[in-house]
Amino acid sequence: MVKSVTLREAWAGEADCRRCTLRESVLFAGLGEQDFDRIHDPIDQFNLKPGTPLYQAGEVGDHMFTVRSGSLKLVQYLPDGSQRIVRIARGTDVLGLEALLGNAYQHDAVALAPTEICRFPTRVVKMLSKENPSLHDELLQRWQRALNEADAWLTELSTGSARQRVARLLLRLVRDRESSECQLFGREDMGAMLGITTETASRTIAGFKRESLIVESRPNRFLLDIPNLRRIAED
Amino acid sequence: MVKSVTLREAWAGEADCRRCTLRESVLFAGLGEQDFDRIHDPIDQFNLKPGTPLYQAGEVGDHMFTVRSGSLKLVQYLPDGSQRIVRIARGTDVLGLEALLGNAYQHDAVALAPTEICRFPTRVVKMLSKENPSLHDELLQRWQRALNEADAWLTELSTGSARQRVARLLLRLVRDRESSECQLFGREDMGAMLGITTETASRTIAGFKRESLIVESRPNRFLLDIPNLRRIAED
DNA sequence: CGAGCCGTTGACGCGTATCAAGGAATGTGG
DNA sequence: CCACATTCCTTGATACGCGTCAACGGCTCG
Repeated sequence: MVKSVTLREAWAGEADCRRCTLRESVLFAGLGEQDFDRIHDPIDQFNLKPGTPLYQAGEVGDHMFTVRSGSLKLVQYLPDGSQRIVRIARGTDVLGLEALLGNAYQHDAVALAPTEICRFPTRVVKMLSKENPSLHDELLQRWQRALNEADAWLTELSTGSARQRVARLLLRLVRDRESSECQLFGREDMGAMLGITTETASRTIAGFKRESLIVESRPNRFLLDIPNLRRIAED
Repeated sequence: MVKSVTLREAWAGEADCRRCTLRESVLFAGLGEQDFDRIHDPIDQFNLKPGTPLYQAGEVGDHMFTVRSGSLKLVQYLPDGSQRIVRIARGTDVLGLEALLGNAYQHDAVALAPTEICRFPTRVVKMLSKENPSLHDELLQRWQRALNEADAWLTELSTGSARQRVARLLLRLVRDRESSECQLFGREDMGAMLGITTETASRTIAGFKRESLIVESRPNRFLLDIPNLRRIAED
């Protein structure tokens, strides 16, 4: 299940890393040939089935992750046991930045769909970022992006009526996509993202279907009427 | 109103920087005497009256800030004009990290109480952090802390009934404090923090007063019945 | 003293939670 | 291959919490 590759292979694109975040992020760009052989820690690739945890809150890990495809939810729990999804990670996102600081993971990370993951040791990143300013800047940008996401999650997805929240979530799912088609989550997960109950999530989606604001193309895949959803989202 | 000090004065503690975050953060610890004279950008100190903005969303600033005393709200707006407070900055917090990356400020920052601020150019921080790994680590930790705050804000303050949210907010205000006394915000700001209306915030606080869960010691300062508030918060 | 702001309280209606049940889809064991 | 269990989505009935609209009193400030 787990496939290991060396950093050199990754750089060469042999491990299907050509479109990987690390590569796009100029992680390797500033490195010379001689650097690769100094790094023996392997990069692991593996797949997660829906529902499988990648890591759990409180674990002190020494690995970071990139999402190659699929999606995961980052979950936090309240003392009463109820859960809240605070972010979603999708293709090219980086997970586990906190491990870079020696901190425990802050959330449970659980696959929502079949998901491909790359795992690499924090020590590799620490090492490379010391010598490579552009990687370092990229890491800071990642942190900032996560922060922006967190703020937007609060402002857009936890404010207003259930209709507005669901509409905003749907629009968010197709942003930066060529197609207006998107895969939907289970109703329970939708509720945990939006701070509403499973039933309300279901009712709202069912309502959107009846109003033809969304059309089910394939099972649980929907085409969005973006202009009208946007109108609802902003009312 | 604005008082300027040199970095050397700041380091020496002449500018009342002895308890300042920058100092505690070992910002200056790794620097030698000769470094100081290379830095001519002044550090400015000034005060904000309640309601005064420190910066606004969208501005591309080249300054960062530390809060010496008082508090500010970080505000984001929805398309419909309603606002949501996504974080609060208090003593020793750092504001404007995003300026370090050349990004625009992500929020409006507005003083909630009389507030003392230190302002310094990002270029000083950039310069110092290059040569000073401990400052660099500290900056990363700051980012991570902001992220944790953002997540907690969502999980604790935007989930559950109005009673629970208000109770959690109150408890949060006295955490890491010796006393169980705290200054309260205007009802409108409380609402914007918790995702509830001004009236509901007012009613809930008034209710807590009647139940003696909080006691008004001075105008708008309250002593908290922490155990019982905690019970409400976790129900 | 009047104007304005803010906190409080009341009445009412709507939106969502809650409890409950039925149906579709998927997987399991005989 | 077909009962059966399980899970998830959907829908209904009901209750309640909160939003909304409105009014009033205390406070500060010009």
